[in-house]
Amino acid sequence: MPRPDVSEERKNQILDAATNVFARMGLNKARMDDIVTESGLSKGALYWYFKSKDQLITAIVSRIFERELADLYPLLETDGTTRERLMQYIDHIIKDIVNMLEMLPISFEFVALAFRSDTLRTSLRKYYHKHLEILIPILEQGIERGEIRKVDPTEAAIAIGSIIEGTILLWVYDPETVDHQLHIRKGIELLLDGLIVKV
Amino acid sequence: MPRPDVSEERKNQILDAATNVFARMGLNKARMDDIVTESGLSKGALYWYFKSKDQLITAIVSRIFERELADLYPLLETDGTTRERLMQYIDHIIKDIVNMLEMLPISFEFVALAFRSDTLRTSLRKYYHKHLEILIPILEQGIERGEIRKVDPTEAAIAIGSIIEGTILLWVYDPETVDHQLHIRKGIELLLDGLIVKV
DNA sequence: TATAATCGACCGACTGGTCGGTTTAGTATC
DNA sequence: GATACTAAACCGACCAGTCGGTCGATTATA
Repeated sequence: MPRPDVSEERKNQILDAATNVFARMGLNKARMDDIVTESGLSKGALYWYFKSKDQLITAIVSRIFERELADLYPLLETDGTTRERLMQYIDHIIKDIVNMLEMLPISFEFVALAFRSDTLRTSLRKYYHKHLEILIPILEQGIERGEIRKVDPTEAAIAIGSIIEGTILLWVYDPETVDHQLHIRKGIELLLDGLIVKV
Repeated sequence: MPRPDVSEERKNQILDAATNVFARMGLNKARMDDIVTESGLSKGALYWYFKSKDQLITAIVSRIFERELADLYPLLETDGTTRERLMQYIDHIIKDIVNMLEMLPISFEFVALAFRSDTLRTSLRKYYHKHLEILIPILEQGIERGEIRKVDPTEAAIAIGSIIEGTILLWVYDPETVDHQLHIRKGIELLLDGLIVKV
């Protein structure tokens, strides 16, 4: 009987440790030795599974996106009014954000890295497109049903996405004034209802 | 007779060089010697004016914000309808963004750094508040005039800000699908008009 | 069935290059 | 003679990655 394959378990053990260390110290200040310590393994084991710090970072990003995307699909099959469906989407996203708050510092490092790494940029784009693939059909259905004005669904989806991402950014700027949960929701509601008075 | 004071000029010369190098290589990969070369000065001169790499980074951020904030005030005194005033604001912001596109990679590094630096976080917050100080009065006036629905002006201002910042983020994710100029404008228009059909 | 050979997984001391920052010695300008 | 530098050598902490080696389990051999 062959030895049980622990490689997946080990990889995750290392990625968990690396994620914690990176989140705590930042991508650059984090030392491979810190990750070694945190993982409870040895430097040899770390380099057995990941051949460089860069590769470790890439693997972390991939794992995050895989996880996020996995439980995004149910959102395609929600029901209710368009407003309700959009709000279910928002609730889901907010839950994700809250779960990943401690990763926020490194996620901006990832964005910065994306400028210089094709691999990373591709991951980001894929992630972003999956969101569009959820939002656009909801909006299209809303337009068909006459619940939503005849706007360009892609433009509207980008507007929704930008409110989510932008609110988080503003929250980083000033967590005292901005509450990510509240202001994402409020922002979307304002977008739905509009600011201008209708006569 | 004292020698003419060139220290402001020199500082700017160094900051210009540093900004270019940082934007090109990223904050961490950029070497002090690269900045020395780019500036056309010597290492001695660099360290004469800035005593560390960190201080150089801080100085760059401060200079960016000072410049941005300086020509923001005219926006307090625009006129026209609320929609027009908001669109003048947007035009101004878009102009700033286009001017600073090459800085975008490092600005995300700055945001990431802000999580670990009080100085930086304070700068960001100050910058963000200056924008609120422009937007909120415009919105309040709009509400008074009856052009804008009776919404919370702060919440609306955050929504506007989030569309701007968020669209830029999405543009980083996928520059092929997202056009920062177009989609910021479209996003704001959608926010003004609303998505939901009014009866 | 004892034993030798093999192998995948793992260990951790060590290395070699890198890079912020310093120092030194000298120069031009006021 | 003080200020504002230049040029270049230098220091030394730091750290990603390496490498020789170990160990327990499996497999081949006698």
